Amino acid sequence: MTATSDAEHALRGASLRVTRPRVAVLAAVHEHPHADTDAIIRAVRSGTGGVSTQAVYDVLRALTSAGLVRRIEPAGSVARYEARVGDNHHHVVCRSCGAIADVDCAVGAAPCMAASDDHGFSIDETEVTHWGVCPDCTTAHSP
Amino acid sequence: MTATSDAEHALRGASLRVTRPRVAVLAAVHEHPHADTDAIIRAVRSGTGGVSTQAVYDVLRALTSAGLVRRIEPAGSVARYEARVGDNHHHVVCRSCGAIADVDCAVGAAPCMAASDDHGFSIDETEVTHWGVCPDCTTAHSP
DNA sequence: GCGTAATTTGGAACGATTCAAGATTGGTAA
DNA sequence: TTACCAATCTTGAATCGTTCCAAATTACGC
Repeated sequence: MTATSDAEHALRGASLRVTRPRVAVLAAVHEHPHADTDAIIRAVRSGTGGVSTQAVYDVLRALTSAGLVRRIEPAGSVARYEARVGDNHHHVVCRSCGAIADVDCAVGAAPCMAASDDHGFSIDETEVTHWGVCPDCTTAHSP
Repeated sequence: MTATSDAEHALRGASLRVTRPRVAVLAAVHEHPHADTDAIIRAVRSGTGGVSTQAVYDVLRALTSAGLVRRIEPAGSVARYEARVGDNHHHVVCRSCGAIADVDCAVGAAPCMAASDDHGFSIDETEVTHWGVCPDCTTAHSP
């Protein structure tokens, strides 16, 4: 599979050992954008068989700190992971069903980065989350 | 105290029953901006005596849905509450110590609200979180 | 091929939050 | 004012996602 060799290559590039769980988790994140940990665990298990829960948590943390995946955590939701890293995009979250969609930044490369008063903080990242209701839930609520 | 009567007035204005736990919690949120639930519980107990943990959780939820307080929840942190509602401001969060500071929006009234592609979502709120390191942690790390 | 060190495993622990049932209180109408 | 009803508080326990621990396994570099 291409996904597997891509994952393998990405792991090597990040100086991470190439193990079966890591390849499987990385491939699962690529295949299921915005999946939570439980969904990733299930996806990995259905694909390659026995992988422990802790292995997935640990791999996800390793991949996150290596910058291969990005951890997103909308308020009131569990942690989710996505494979789109490096580009500047944000998210829309459905208040009703929790669905997440990617939103490219409207302003350009570094949106809203300019805080009017940064209180002396050295800001290195700015996160934008749009809250609303997704099309499915909108039609479901007003038939 | 003025804080207490203010809280009482705010509760009545929101058609919420005025109870001792509610007044105490609302006053505590006003006195401690960005406090987490545990800090609020401790503040309330030191002030008015016995209030159950669940009462505080329930009151905070009631106040949040009534719009009297705003719940903020930076990724990797516990829920925090603030009393500044209605104005359009965002937050800077310290990656090191978790400190939170308010940031008025640089763009104006509705910043970054324009998503380039909203995927059909009806967006009603946009949340901006800046991540960085606060002055205290910066000096602590490079003396 | 071998050794070392990282990695995975399985179990258990943890903290924040929520659930359930009963007692109590606040608001309101008589 | 008094009594009523429903909302709210208390007590106690349970749930969920996540992390920690020690032991066994595995992969990588030489």
